[in-house]
Amino acid sequence: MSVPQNDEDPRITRTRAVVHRATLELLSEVGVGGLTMEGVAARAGVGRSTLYRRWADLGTLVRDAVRSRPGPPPAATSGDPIERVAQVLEHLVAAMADPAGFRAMSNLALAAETDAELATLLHDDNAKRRRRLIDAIDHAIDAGAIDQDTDATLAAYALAGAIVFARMTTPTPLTPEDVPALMRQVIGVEPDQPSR
Amino acid sequence: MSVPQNDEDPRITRTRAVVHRATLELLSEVGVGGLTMEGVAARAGVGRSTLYRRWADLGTLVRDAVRSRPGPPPAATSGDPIERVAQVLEHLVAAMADPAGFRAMSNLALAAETDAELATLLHDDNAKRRRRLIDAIDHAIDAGAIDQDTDATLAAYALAGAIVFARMTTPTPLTPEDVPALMRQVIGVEPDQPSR
DNA sequence: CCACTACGAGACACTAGTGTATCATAGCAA
DNA sequence: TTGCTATGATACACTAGTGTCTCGTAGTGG
Repeated sequence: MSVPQNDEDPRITRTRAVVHRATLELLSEVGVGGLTMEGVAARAGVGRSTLYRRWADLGTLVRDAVRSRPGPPPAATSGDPIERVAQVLEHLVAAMADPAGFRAMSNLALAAETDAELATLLHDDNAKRRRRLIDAIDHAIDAGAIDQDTDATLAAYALAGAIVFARMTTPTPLTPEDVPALMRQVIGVEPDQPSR
Repeated sequence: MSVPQNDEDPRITRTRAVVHRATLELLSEVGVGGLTMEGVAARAGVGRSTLYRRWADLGTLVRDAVRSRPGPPPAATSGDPIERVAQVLEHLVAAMADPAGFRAMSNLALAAETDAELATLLHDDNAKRRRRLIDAIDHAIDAGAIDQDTDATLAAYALAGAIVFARMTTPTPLTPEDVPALMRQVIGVEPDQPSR
């Protein structure tokens, strides 16, 4: 779809890359309201004129940077289905443990509140990431590993939500060690063994 | 603790009230990074000098405004325990349906990332609100209405988290109608009847 | 090697907000 | 009524960022 063209001037490619990177970094650090063209230019080590040349305003820049983020890795299709669920959740725990990860998520969710185009982008992206978890749960249902009556979507909201919610509202976010108990509470099973 | 003194000059009382209100409103609208002394003064209909006279900077002002928020209403202690859980969750669904509610929560969580004192305030406040849900779940456990092995804290994270997570990451937040299915998934039971 | 072009630097006028200071006034309490 | 005081308005010098512009230069591809 938006495959970078190989015949493109490498200066343009490089500029886009460093600017996208700087934008996402600053978004995590100073938030949507704190983001400035000047700040992005400085962080990217790029002239202000270059920024204005390619991006009309901050909204455009942020949307473009978000679009540039790599998608989630494809879900594994083999292995113990329960273990697969655990792995996705442990990945989320790790992402929330990183301040940049948590701040990026929160700031983007907030920015989406007032930018419909960004909202669409994020909802699509979030759906892709969420699908890994839902697929893993569906797989566990099909394999008979968890209750056939499980609502995979609601279970995914509850599992992922618990991790995000604890990070947002408490000083003690969930750890990888909490994942088995969480799974037991929400989907009635827990992995037999730690994942490593 | 911080009971307003009755012998206080009513002008001071009024100023504090309108400024706190304006601060919380703007926090929801423009976010932490977008908050300015000037903006708060204008919204509150108060002179800029008055603001600087009583609050040294934005951080102090925000913390003071957060402290002024009313705490959660005390939890009901009677009625069907399952129904009580449902009511708390429906209340959260309603709070998240209000853009100001969702934005306030997210913005404050983000502000807490870089303001340790505010973080303490919020964690205490969040703990109070969360306790209503945990207490309701504990009560249901004691009453034998749900599984004795239920982890009330994790279940509360999962239930509340699902609602917040859906609001944050999808265009289709959970509705009051989703609450029974959510409860069924996480704690294995659902209320017999809608709560009204 | 050379024309092309993306770039950085910097000037420019402008807006918004900061933090301090001064002063007249309106509201309060005795 | 009268003294006290919290307030609003307004001025000030300052900083940060905006959006547009021009120009010299360095990197690119033929």
